[in-house]
Amino acid sequence: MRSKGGALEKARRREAILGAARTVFAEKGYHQSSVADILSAADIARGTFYLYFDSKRAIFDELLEIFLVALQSGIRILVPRPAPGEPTPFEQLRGNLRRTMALLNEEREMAAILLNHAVGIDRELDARLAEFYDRVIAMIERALRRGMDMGVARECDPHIVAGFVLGGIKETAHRLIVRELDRPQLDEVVDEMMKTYLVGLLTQPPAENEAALS
Amino acid sequence: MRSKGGALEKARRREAILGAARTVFAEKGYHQSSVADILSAADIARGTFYLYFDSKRAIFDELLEIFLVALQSGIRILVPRPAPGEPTPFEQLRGNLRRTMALLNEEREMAAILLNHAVGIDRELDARLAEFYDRVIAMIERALRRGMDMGVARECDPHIVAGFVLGGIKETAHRLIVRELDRPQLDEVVDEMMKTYLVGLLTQPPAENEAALS
Amino acid sequence: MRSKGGALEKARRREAILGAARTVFAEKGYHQSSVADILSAADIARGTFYLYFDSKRAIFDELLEIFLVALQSGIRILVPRPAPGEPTPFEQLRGNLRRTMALLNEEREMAAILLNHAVGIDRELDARLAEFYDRVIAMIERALRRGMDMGVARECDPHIVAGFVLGGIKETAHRLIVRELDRPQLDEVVDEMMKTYLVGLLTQPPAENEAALS
Amino acid sequence: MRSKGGALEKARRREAILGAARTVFAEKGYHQSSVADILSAADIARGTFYLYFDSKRAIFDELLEIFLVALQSGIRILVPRPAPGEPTPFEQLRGNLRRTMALLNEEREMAAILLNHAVGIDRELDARLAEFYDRVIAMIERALRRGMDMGVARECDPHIVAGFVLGGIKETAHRLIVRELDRPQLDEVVDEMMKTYLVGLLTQPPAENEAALS
DNA sequence: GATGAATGAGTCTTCATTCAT
DNA sequence: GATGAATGAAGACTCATTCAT
Repeated sequence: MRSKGGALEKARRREAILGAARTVFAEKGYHQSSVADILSAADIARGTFYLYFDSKRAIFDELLEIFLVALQSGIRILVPRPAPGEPTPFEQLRGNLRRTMALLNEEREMAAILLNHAVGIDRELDARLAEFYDRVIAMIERALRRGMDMGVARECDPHIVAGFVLGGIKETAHRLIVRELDRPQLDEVVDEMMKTYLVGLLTQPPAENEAALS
Repeated sequence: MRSKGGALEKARRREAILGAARTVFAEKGYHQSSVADILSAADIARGTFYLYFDSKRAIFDELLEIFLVALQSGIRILVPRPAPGEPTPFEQLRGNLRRTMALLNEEREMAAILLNHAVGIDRELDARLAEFYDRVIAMIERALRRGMDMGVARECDPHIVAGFVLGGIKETAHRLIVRELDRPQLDEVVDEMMKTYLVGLLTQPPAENEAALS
Repeated sequence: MRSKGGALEKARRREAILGAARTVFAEKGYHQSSVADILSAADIARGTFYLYFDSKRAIFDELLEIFLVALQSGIRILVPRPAPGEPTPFEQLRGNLRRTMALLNEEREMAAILLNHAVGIDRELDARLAEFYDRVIAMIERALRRGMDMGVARECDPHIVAGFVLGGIKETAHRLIVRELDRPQLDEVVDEMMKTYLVGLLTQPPAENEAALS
Repeated sequence: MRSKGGALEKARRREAILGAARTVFAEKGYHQSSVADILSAADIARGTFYLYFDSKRAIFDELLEIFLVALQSGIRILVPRPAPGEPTPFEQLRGNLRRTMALLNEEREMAAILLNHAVGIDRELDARLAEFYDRVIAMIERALRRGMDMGVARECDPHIVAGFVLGGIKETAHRLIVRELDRPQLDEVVDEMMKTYLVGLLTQPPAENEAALS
């Protein structure tokens, strides 16, 4: 009983330190944040910190890892031909975007850490982020290929295009959520994103404009 | 003569140190790079560095500033109704994208610094970057508004959409140039980008697909 | 108990570092002393020093400040008409001089720091010393004015004369205590000082000599 | 001719650099002054400085040395029984004090350097100053001994008393000339000094007061 | 488990002096 | 002789991590 209570207690404490670190890192970034900052935010002693985490770097990694997993779990592979009553591919896509933006919005601190403070810390972390984004890219790319196979999407370089989409999401989240430039309804932003990437920005008929493109 | 030669020599030395710093920063990032790294890359003594630059931070700022100015100068405001024989707005847009991607590609080190290592260093630098990107956003937004006024662009939230475009550029440059994931012809990437943002990803007629969007 | 012991321990450690710094500064002066010198004298690590003091300058200031306060506290304002059984003004004066010389003598290191090494370090410190000496001057001056009012002291410029007295004390302490030129009984030096400043150096009757002065 | 002109020119330049250094050192002290400060004050190039002086320390030493010699030359050994028409010992003493104070007053910068900035720089310089002051002490002491031999001065420890006199001079010069606390006629200060040290501060008859001293 | 005092490697920056032109 | 660019030794300070209590 005591050990179980202790374990619970221990988990709670860990959680508290993680939360404190998240706030500190989100506020000042990784290098500007000292272990002392986390200590006072968590109201614990120096030694206690190292009882729960191996290093400043380790707690940062863990914070990021948890968030990347959460983000990942909100992004579902599109089912191209859903059973009747199930969401269409477009609806599934919209769901992915909405869940992603919603999570970033709910966890504004983690959004700041992911999109700003975790960038360029060192090669290892860059690699971890690259891996995550590559996975996202691969999912978008796969959906695009499916769309092309089904004749719904036009011929394109799906890998390149996936980068446009990912970039649009990251930049938008950074501007709207991290920098809080304005706070429109995120659902509307998602709709705008879908329209932009799916039908583009030109009016109908695009054909004549398209001619102008070449 | 001597003084002029000296001045030239001095400018050259400065340039050399800037170049060494650029390589070092691009390779290891700001925090991982020590002044000693720059010293040995430039093959100069400690004191010499401080003869030309005030601090490690100052040389980083200068490197970035020069590059931002160069990038900026490659992005021209679109002329909506050019004289005959002049580039059309679409061609102007393509020019902006090509110049930007080309500069990033030629200055791969600076691209890495701008897109990766300069992110999240501290509030001041974040603010400088935000200022730059906000200016780019404003230019894209303005072009979109013009397009809407002229009936060429569909109704949209031009500020939000500008973020999609900027994000697409940044992510693509990061992936293709900084990470060197693959090195397609950049002009083709630019074309793909124009097509994606202008006419979207769906096949014609989009109308029925668009219906699917709502 | 542990925390109290810790606090005591901490105070002791602080004291030890102060003592080491005092020895180092007294030996080599402020600029010749490095933090490393203090470190090895106190046998502590670099970081430990900064755990207790903000900077090399701060510990020097503190050392000096403590000593100035101690000196100050040994200098009492003269009571012109003491109750019977209380020390006469002359005895009070002698007491001030004795306490001052005794403290300087007991704290030979601090005497060296005050009278030699703290001089001319920078404007701020010069100002602090000036403030202290001005206070002493003011006390001497006040006693002189009282003496003049009471008809015991001859007419003079008390501010100027106070400078003679202070100078005599400083120079004597510097020579006897800091430079250790010889170590007479300090009490005898004090008596000599009182005689010199009170009745002068000429034999009786001074009148004829005094004539020679004009 | 040219070489002589060159030599003159060279001497003039040396002089100019010495003057610039004097101003700089007087203003900021030895450690706060950089060679660069002297350079810009003298309007010469870095290398030129080392053409005329061996080091920052050397120029400081030279400045001080010149001044100590000048001070020394103004202090004459007292002639106890001057020929008729020649100044009496008291007049000679007054002359010494006046010349000393006058020189310090005319060379306020050097006074600041001697009395403030040259103190505690390092052992070597301290030794040089000590030597100078010891010589002054010896002269005062000798005069006192003569006075005692002649029955003019009361019995005292002349070495100790000489320190009182030297200290009075130094402190007074520091306060009046370096700190410029007030600028009385220096001749009056000298008279006050003579009166104080010769006949003391008590009114006549001192006998009864003297009693109070014991 | 918790604490916080102690550690010392790591870095930036200054500045007197040298030396090639 | 004059110049000023280059040098590099020296020194202060920070902060993540350890460990005795």
